[in-house]
Amino acid sequence: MARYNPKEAEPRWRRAWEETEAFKAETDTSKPKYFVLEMFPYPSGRIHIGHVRNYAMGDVIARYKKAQGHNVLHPMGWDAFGMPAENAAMQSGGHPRTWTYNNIAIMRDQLKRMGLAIDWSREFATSDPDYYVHEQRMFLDFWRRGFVERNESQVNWDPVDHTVLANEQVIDGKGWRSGAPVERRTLSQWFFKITDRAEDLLDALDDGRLGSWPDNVVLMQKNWIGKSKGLKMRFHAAGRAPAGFESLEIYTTRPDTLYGASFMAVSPDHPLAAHYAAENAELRAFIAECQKIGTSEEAIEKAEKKGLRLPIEVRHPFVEGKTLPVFVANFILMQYGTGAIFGSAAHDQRDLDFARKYDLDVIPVVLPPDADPATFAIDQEAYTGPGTIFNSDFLDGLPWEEALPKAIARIEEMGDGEGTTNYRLRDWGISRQRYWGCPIPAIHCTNCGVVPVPEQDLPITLPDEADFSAPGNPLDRHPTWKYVRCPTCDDEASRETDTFDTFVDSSWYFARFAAPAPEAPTDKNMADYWLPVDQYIGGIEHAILHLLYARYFTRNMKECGYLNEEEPFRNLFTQGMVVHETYLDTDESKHLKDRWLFPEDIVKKDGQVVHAETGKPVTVGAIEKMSKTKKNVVSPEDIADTYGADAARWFMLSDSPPERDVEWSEAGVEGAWRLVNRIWDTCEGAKGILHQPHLGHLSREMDNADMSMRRLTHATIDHVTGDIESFRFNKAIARLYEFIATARKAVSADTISAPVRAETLSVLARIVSPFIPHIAEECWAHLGGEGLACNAPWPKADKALLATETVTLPIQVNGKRRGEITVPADAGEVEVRKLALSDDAVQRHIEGKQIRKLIVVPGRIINIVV
RNA sequence: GCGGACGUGGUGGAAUUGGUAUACACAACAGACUUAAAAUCUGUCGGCCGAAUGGCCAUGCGGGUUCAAGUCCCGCCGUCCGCACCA
Repeated sequence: MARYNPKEAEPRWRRAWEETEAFKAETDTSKPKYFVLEMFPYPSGRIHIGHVRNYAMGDVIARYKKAQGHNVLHPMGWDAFGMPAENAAMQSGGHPRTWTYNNIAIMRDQLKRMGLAIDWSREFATSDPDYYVHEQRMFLDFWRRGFVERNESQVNWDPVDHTVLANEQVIDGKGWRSGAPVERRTLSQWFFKITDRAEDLLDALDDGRLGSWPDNVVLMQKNWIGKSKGLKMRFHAAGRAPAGFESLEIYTTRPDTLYGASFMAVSPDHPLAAHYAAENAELRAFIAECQKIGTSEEAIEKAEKKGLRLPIEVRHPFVEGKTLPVFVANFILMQYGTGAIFGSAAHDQRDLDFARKYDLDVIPVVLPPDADPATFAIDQEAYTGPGTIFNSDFLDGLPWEEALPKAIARIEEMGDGEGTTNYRLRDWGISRQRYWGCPIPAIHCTNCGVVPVPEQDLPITLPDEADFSAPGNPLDRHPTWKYVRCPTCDDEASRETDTFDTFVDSSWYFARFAAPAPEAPTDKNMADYWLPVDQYIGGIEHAILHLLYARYFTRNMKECGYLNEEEPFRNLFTQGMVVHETYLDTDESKHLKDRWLFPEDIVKKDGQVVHAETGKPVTVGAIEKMSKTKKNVVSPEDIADTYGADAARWFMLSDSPPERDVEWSEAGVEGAWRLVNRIWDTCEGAKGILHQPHLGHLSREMDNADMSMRRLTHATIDHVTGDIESFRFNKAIARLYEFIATARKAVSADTISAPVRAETLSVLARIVSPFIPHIAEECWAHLGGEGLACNAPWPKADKALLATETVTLPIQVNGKRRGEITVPADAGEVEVRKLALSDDAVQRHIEGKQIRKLIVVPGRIINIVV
């Protein structure tokens, strides 16, 4: 038998697809459309196994939908702006553009070798001026319509490198390059007013505007938007207060616990803190310490809770004569609410920790159900559950949910506050102080303020010459680029040197794929046909930010008339990540970023992990998602070179459920390779079988071997179709293994008739095609199938062959399996009972005992309780 | 710290969604073919007891609900993702 040679066959079929433009998407309204999109990759350098998993999944869907008769759009492009290009330029002296486009060339080639059913004619990179000119145009549109504003926000500042750091670049409060403790700086930046759409973004998660989205993603988005109903209220200063601070506004979601208030706390960034800091060195030092934590919410919340008391007290709103101390506390976020809270120590864990530390009162006011008010006490654990209010005067005895509106109403009557709706979601800061991004089309003029770049001057492109030798923004220090005339008054002015957050680029790429137009972001008619994306596929790590931003941006685009859709992604599938051990050089004098090692740099022997070249021991780090930064990447090329793209694809999709993370291991790839060969082996002897008119002779009265083969064939079609529809590729593959094993035996032993053989093999070639398209083409052509396998229709299951005549029921005695009976599928319960009780094994276990209960679950199980 | 998930043989995992736990695959072992190896094929394969029909135990740990729990509930432990300037 001639062995299948993927090295020769795979490129041949890829050429055939390319020459016939098999995957080119034409806008054809007579056919149902299907838009499959995987999140496009960042061109980090090389494709890794995680990418293959992602794109193989989308490819199965794309090919399957095409076989089902859909007009499929399956495009590919590059999320090409971003920091790594600039870091690479700084490190090795090249230009970010060169680095990026070289990477794209390599990765495009790697992806093409995987045999993906992609319409490459629609490819673009977000760093192409042809793409980002439209982004700049839309930004001007959004600005005009009031979706954009300038505001202050805080950034991590590296005082040595004089540069803004990403949260990722702040390690233990220090800059990753300089090692200097970071500081917070306040900059004036651009924002998209996403909070204006918070309500709609939230509502759409529930009202059917989304199709099928994973529950956990919907929940994460809801929590992220964080709608809360609460009370914004003012506490009045007790005694003299500095001018402007006679009252302090706080936000709370728990006004029902107002009687439990024992202190008030403001953020270190609160104006009140700043006021006292001017004359208090200790406070200045405390605020400086807080600011060294960095800007990430994670770092702030993980830090030990600390505070400093201010020389001011406030009056309790309800309790005459009671005053509360006011603290500056490091866990209060300025961005949330009003940057100030009242501490309800008994019913909030953070407040309790703080109160215990500074010896403040802990007054329980919510009594858990069944607790005794006389003895109920709080020790180290706050009570945050439901209950009845006590110790609270006019609220006493009310369930807490009734106390909430009552407390709010009282404060409103007193004129000290009002019930409000608050969102955790903050406006989207889109300014980045970097070169390798889309320039923000704005001009700063001393006379006219900030003015938009006139539309005819777009695109604002990046200057080719720039200095990447030092940290900081090369656009800002560029000798000429930013100096321009003001478009309004023609006086000397300067360009905005911030570029867009790369999330802006990825917030509308799907629309550009669907409906590219030369002079506008989209061609409206094409967009109407192709959008929304029918199936979006990507990593769970994007569950919140990217997806939320894209949903927001799409709403803006709709309002500007570029689209008719507000929800870009109809159905979403979030696949698990491919994770791998990380390896670190043990030399701790190096910066962390320079210590990561590639898996191929290390060897494992005798339970020791050492460097492949130097033999020095290596520290094994956490198992994390594959990323260029931590170098824990594995390239698919070795597998593809050895076994072919089909085996690599099959292997990536087999075994693990798509939504679950997988720890990368090559063990098992040979099984995929063996399978590819078995398929060829099964088809090889049947050359041209589909040319012969056998198929007409299939009938339902055939001998047993024929019938059981046909039953399996049609059951396989049925299952695999369902498994693909519901993203259970691993299960589809398990089914296919069984089908192929049986088909192969039947064909080689010649136990089935020619028409059944033809049917079996015809189904085989077509049903494996979405998974392993090259060998499918090879077999299809060999069998004499018409045209290309990728254009062949998906097989249909004959329902009549799916029904079974008998069913085997397990029999349990007291919940333990003791026997089984085989009965006709339509057997009645009485008959089943009789048969079950007369079974020998069952008899042994019920002998001499009284039957208390007999449960028959039709078609499932029988349980006898004795 | 907060939010979201996950945990089943030596390994990846399946279990019709409360109804036969371990399908399918990998690895391992044994055998066939071969001068030999590779490749291929066949068989065994959760643990313990037993010659065997069989029995007991086992789905991270501890409880609970149920005729019946991997699946539902409560409490732990561990791992992963996100936390707004990584993409």
